[in-house]
Amino acid sequence: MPISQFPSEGSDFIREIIRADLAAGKHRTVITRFPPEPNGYLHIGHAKAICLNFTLAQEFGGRCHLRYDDTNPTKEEQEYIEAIERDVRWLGFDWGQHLYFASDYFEQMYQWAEQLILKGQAYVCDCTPDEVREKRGTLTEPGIPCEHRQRSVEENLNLFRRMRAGEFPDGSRVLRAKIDMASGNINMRDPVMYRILHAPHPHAGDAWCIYPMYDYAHPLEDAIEGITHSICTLEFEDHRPLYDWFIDQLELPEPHPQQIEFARLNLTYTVMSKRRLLELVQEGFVRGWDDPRMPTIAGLRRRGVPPEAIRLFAERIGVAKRNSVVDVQLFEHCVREVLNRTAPRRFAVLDPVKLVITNYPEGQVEWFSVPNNPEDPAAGQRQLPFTRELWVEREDVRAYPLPKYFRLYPGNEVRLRGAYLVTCREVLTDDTGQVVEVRGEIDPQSRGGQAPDGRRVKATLHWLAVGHGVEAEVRLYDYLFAKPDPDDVPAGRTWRDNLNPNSLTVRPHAQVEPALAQAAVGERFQFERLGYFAVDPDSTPQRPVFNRIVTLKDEWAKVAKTLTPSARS
RNA sequence: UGGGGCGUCGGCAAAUUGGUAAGCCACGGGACUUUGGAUCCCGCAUGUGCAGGUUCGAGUCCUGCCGCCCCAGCCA
Repeated sequence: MPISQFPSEGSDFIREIIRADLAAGKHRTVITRFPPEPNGYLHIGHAKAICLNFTLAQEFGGRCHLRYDDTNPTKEEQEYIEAIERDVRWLGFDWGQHLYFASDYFEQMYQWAEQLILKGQAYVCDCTPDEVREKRGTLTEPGIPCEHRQRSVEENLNLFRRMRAGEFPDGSRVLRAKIDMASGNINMRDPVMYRILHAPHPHAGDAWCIYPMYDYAHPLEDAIEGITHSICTLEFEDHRPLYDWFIDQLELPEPHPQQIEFARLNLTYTVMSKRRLLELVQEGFVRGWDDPRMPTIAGLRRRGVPPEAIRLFAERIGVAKRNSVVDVQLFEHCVREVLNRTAPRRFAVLDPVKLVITNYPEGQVEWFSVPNNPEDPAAGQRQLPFTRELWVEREDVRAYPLPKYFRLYPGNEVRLRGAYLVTCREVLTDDTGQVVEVRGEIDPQSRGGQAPDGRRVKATLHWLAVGHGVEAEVRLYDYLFAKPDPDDVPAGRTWRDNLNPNSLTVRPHAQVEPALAQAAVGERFQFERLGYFAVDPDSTPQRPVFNRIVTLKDEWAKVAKTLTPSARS
């Protein structure tokens, strides 16, 4: 098979290995797998692995299996099984008929274990967990064999069968591979293959009371399914000799699956470990697994992130063996890139302040045509009403100007997008200095937003006619953590001390275009000048609720940051 | 002081396997602009952890250091 039929770009060490294997005739096809344990929700780190495995299969004309690595019933639940399928499908991948459960292979694995016992390569050990640990040695000292190591084949077989029969309590015995107690690789010091667990299994029910360990089960699962390239994360590098050992000793058919390790994803301003995410959920730091601030697939989906953006991100970060931390801004960039060309534009005023056009007749309504997406003329236009009283953004008004501030302040002229040029005449404030109303005059000659004399204004504002909008709740999200590295804490403090107290800000009285009340859950829009937003499941036609997916890039925010804090207030 | 990995721009990450350091994000500057958005230009590693060596030529090869990550679950 000519390898030239396969894409040569997207070069990374895994694709290089695959191309070489194909060229050498080791494999005729490429079969990968995504093997989650159903003990938690998938997060964006898993998404990297999912994208890698599925796109590799696509690129090389093979296939990718979805397989639950469900070998530990004490931690796994049906809820997670369902969530995982939903998430992988939502990401845009299809495993076809190839949905598997490791637990469906338990009988075969058991038979192979007996075979290993028969060959004298596995034995039943009666040591307590503590004894096993003590005899395993340390990183620098070899382990020592226990007395069970030289049991006869007959006794091992008998004991192992009785383990399966349920004759022994949890923790009383294990089946171990007989390899090398003195190996420098601790994984090879007679690793446990089976433990006794009298626990019902979410998929296998109560068929078993002994369960295989990952190290024994995984290579067999891969071999059974004909996996060619078994891709996992770096921490399994030490386990590869074991992975190969089981397959070799069992003399499973060639070609054997090959384990390849890559670096897991880390992102700034967030945590990725299942343990920590579970903690955030269980202790109420977030509202659930699908809280829009969570890096879970469910959270990103609820937030409004399009699956294309996640796939694009996975492609942009690449694949390598070096531990790294990806700047979350790269992720945001991918989200914007997708949304900029796909999201319809709308006007929404998050923190409304009334602008009165003093030279515009009361009761008059004019309709202006505004483009739905300047990036996509085919998206068409929509009509927006204009009246004497308008809502504008509080951030767009100041009683006194600031350097480089181009918006509304007395004497300054700006454009009301798609409508008129307006000059600010007066900014009314209360005794706390809070702006309560703005007054201005339009240039009647600037209908549509352009002055006949060609003069320019430096700012264009979004607006909504008072009485023609719908009130909405808008939820603004910021990073979950206040520091790029949540573990960056003084001695005695923990990552939890770095949680960002301002990760959620609610705007309960935002004004939006009326049609937005009809938008479906999950629909995405760009609120002009503000960012991209999606309809939250909490939304009702009476009270629409929007999540901010990501802000637009904001030059003014950068400028404002350079001004003194007092000047910004 | 065991074993396994990894060190290329602020962050990711390439380099036809020895042929003279891509690209993306971020950042800075400019153009354009009815979103301070988008788009477009320009800049951004005399240098690849350090020190030697081989070579006409080294990020790629050799030697020696240094640093970081992972492993002592009957978790995956």
